[in-house]
Amino acid sequence: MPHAKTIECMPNSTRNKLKPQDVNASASKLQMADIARLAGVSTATVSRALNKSALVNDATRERIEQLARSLNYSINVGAKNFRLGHNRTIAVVVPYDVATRQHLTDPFFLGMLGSIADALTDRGFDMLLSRVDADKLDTVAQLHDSGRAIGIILIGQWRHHDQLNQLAQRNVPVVVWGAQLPRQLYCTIGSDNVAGGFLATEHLIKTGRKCIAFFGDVNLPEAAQRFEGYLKALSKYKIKLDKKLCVSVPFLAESARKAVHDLCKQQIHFDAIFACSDLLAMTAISTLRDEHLRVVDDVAVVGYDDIELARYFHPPLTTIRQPIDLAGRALVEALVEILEGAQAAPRLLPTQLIVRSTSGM
Amino acid sequence: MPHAKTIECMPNSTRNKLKPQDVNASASKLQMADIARLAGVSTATVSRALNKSALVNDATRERIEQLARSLNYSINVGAKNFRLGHNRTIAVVVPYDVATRQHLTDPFFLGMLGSIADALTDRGFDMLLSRVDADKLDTVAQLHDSGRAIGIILIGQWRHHDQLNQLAQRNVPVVVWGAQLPRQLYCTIGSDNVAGGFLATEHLIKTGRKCIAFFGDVNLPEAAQRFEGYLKALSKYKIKLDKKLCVSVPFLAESARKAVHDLCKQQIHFDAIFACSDLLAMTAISTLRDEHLRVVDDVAVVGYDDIELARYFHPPLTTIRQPIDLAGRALVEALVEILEGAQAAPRLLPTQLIVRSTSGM
DNA sequence: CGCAATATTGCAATCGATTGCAATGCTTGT
DNA sequence: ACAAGCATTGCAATCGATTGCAATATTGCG
Repeated sequence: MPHAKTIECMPNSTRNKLKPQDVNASASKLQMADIARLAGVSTATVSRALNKSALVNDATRERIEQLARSLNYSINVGAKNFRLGHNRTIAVVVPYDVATRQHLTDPFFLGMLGSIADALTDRGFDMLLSRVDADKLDTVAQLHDSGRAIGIILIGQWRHHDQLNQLAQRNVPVVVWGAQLPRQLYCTIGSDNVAGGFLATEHLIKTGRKCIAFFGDVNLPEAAQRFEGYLKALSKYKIKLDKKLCVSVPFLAESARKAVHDLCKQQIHFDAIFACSDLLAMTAISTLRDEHLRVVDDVAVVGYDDIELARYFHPPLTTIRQPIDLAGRALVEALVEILEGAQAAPRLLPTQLIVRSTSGM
Repeated sequence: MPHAKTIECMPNSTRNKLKPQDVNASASKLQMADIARLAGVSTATVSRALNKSALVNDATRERIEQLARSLNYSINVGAKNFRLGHNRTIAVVVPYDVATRQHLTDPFFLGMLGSIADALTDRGFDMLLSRVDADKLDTVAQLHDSGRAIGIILIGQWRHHDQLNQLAQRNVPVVVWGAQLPRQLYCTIGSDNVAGGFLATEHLIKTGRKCIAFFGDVNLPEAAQRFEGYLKALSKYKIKLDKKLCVSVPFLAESARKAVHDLCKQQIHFDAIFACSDLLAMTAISTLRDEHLRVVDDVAVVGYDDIELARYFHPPLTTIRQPIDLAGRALVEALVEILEGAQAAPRLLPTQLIVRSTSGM
């Protein structure tokens, strides 16, 4: 009676093969059973052959491999993962602000993406890139709950500390690129923002600047910590904070332009700018020129990130380097630890002052 | 008698719940059967409820949804897709050169990634980002054959015209960002490189330049076509081509530096550069300064891409804009057409000369 | 109150691969 | 020539959800 069943199955599977998707109307997908039939063996043998099990005869394996290759057959990963309960997909999430519908443009973030992509590829993970509404971070959890991804890398914590804590409490394997914050339950990897802010500011002070403007969005933890470093440096060198010099600008090129114009219009004196990203710094420099202020002579500028273009800018940009290549690997390593059940400790990557020309010699 | 079976099922499902993955040793994943048991209904009902079928009682649906929400249960997408034969995953492939193990750094490519990510998100596709060895493009086909992705977007055709044709012949749904070539079986979306090259060169000629250097890797179709535009402009204005001015440089910042140095060292006279990317243009400008050549006065420069930083560069960069936001949408639209069985026509997106300062006023 | 029509729910097959166990064939020793 | 042992192969259950069909509950109407 297995025969009867087999006979039933054949037209049945044929029927099914025609309907699955009208999307791909032409040739419905090859499956293991097809290979098995053509090779005159069972699917079990095909499965073992293609998975290089020692249980199949070398000649058989060779024949099956040949056949599969010639028909461009690959094991259906969906079915395989389903059966095995496996999954090597990591979701990389870039929150976006639904209000501004802001696109992904900052070279640093984009570079981070590249770095993570490389690190994941090296470890044999698949990378699912997701943009999610920054206000609906719980959809991030769904990526995990639904088994779409086994772990999540979030680029930028923005203002969502609490939601991230909730994620961690729900045991969603997640690693965040961002700042270390008090009472944080999730794992962050980030550069040492306080040190970076301090380095930048101290450097400006040491080269004789007194009125140092700060450009950055202090609503974001990373920028806030850079600001903290800025304050630390001021206080160490006994320079009084001038709040009018601290401008909260989002990480958008245009906003730096506006910030510089505003300072000038209000005739606030400043002889240096510490900007929270190279993009902001470069934009600021460009705007300073429009305002007929000489970079270095009138105003020194230090950026943050050290994107590739920083060194080719004119004048070459003094900046704080974030080790972007390390970043991808560190994020992935931490996530793997978490996936293995360990508790990954937050990690601060070293920042480094790269002195070029925008801060004097 | 369903009772007896139910009782059997419980320890069974419990047993299963413990083994699937030691990776996530804590709480093995919730599944539909768990929800069903807790709600006192069958999995069929849970499935229908969570999929908003009209076949379930509103009260029941509400109860089940509540339960699922409170337990953070999401339908297992893998199993669902498997059963349904569905899949909304598009693979975005960025080939990399295994020799240089080159990272993803060019802002334009990165920007393209962002643009595609947005376009795919808008259409409800998942985006699988893959880096593959440029010499093993057939692994790209596997992404499709194995059902991992239903379609593929390839960024950059590099030197792989033939392999791409093979892909298309195998009926792999693929769209390529790149140049249109003769006898091409696959669909490309790209900017009008010939027109772009022509615009850039003509502009330089019209502003009085005679010795225009070309920087770009003519082994790549896109750059080759820009070069073609360059030649067209020269010939239109009866300027003789000087081969010494045509430098084949890969799309790497460092290579532009070297190219400029070389020209100077060989004392080849040039009064303009048309570079095949903004990154190259900016690097070239920076190097010109090192060589004590004045940008604009001695050498005018036109770039290609119009990345965001181009306008904030100093001097603001004259360049050819590639409509990057359009690009993502166009690629996705074309791929969708192909997936629906249509034959997507290659598409040339318009390029535009953006005159700023590096080419004189 | 009884029966038909309708609204809900459950049963069980199914998607494509993997794998424990049983079955078969072949080799070898005696 | 036969049994034991090993090498291959096949059978059939299984992963977690979906869905056609059957079964049951509810409602409406005469």
